[in-house]
Amino acid sequence: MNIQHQIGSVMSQLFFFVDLIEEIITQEGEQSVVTLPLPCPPPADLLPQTPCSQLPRMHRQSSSRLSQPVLVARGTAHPPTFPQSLQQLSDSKEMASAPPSRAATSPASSSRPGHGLRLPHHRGGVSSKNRGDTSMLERVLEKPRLVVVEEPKDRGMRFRYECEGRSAGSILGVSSTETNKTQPTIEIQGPVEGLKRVKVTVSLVTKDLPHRPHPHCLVGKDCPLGSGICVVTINPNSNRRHSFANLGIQCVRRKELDLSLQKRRSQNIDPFQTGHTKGIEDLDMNAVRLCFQCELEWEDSRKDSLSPVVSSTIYDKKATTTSQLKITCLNQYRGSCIGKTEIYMLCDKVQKDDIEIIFRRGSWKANGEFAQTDVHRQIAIVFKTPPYQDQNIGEEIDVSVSLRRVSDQMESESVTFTYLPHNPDPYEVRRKIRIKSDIGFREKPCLTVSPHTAECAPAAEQPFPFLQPLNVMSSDKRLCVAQPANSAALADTCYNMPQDPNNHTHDEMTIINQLLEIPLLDMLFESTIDMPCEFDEESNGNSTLTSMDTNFHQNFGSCAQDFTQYSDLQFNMLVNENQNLKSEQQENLSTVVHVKEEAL
DNA sequence: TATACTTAGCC
DNA sequence: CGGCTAAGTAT
Repeated sequence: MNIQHQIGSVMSQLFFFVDLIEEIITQEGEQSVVTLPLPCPPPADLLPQTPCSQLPRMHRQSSSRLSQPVLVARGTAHPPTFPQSLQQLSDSKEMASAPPSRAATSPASSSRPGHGLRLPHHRGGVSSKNRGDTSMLERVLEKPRLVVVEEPKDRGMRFRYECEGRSAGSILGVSSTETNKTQPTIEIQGPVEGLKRVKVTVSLVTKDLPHRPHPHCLVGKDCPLGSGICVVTINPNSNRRHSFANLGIQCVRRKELDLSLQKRRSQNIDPFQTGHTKGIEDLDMNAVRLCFQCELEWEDSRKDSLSPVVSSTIYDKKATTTSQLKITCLNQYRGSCIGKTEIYMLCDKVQKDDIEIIFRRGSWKANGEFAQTDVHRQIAIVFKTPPYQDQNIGEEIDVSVSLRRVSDQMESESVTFTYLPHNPDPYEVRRKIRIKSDIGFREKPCLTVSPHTAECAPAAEQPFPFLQPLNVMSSDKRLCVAQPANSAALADTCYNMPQDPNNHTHDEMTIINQLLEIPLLDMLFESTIDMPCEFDEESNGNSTLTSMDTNFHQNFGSCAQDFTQYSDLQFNMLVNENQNLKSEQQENLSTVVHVKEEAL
């Protein structure tokens, strides 16, 4: 941080307060001339290079009550005889000593001549309120102003390297749409009679104050080759506006950064007189602003220039640090109001140390839970849902989920996530188990199920419920599988998988439900147990599998037809669900897996 | 030295 | 444009 920078920032704050005081005094109808000493003689605006001339004028202007960013012309401090000559403007001594000829009607315009802030005498006749309005009006009207009427789109395009050739694209206007393209546009406002032409020089400056020249280049129609700046001349009497079509941003490589800045200096482009600043390490290469410098040329060949005006910030679309955030999809959009549902989110590139996932509804807000290590290669985040504020919701609640970059609070568009009421038996497994135990499944082994399949309907409404671990009906799991007397036992094992049951999709659950109903599975498990376990994991499975294959047909031949009703997926899933079972069961099951793979 | 991320540039 | 990536840089 160089000292000039600091002085500049202090001074701008001082100016702000001076403005504030001025306004207060004006409004209270202060009756005497007030002279506030300034810590540093304010420069004649056109006398360059004194520390004070580096004051960011933007700050002063921000105290104006105008909604548009209006830059007051340098030389505002002069009596508003118009147009003024350059010489007149630059004659600071004259300015300082000249009595404010129109002070009574133009207090603000003469409020900062010389070394003190002079507020004019005010005597009755004009109410303080009116006077304030007049002052503002005159402050605004006395000179032409350059105003950005269409700001550039902040993330419209990516900066292109010179080596990428071609046009480097063209900056669009912020209100540009697919069908109605706009460009950044400026307008010369205020009195223009007697103005011959206006030369506007556009260059790139840094995003932050003080706006230093930026090494990146402007390229396009009105940018002389290799200049990196854009120059247009307009006649405000015929057209006050100018749109910059075909204005692209060409980025320079880091190594050529110094060279580029040097070039800019040789072009005399340093709109805010920031001088030769060496420390460029902190330069943000992903963000620039357009800076418009305006030179007025009057009919009588006198020249005059306005304070530079900067646009809003343009960010490089490609840069991860500034790019638009986007959620591509989640693997599931529903989960328990208890929270802790594991979600996989795919998104555009993020920085793992600068990103959060926000759940919102009304005034409620909570963050998705994840560690930096849960951000996968910048484009996916595995996180857990936060618990909803109300754990006892009676119905589904939609909340919005969005990505937010911590550093600049930029947010993605949101997606909707639905919190589901806490339901300990969402698939009515327990109920089924109860019913089936009552009926006595084995008595009607071929009774299928259509009515029960229909019972899956509630599940359809809750495709991603949270399953609380069911009470293990039999503490001996082996018993459950070894003696799957009915599908209820199987159901039990399914629902006690160590993996997060939320990962079941609706389809999977439907299938499980269906499988629960078919007698085939009972047979399968019974047969499996009888089967000699010839499969050896160490050995090449092929030969054993062949025998298993045979075995399979022997054991299941009669059922083969029924079996084919169930797809690989369905079967596979069923088997996989049971793979977590231990010891010989597991071996048996893995055998079955291979049998299935070979046989089906 | 491995991994994560950025830069510069290619297609 | 925008996806992709080798090379470079940072951690």
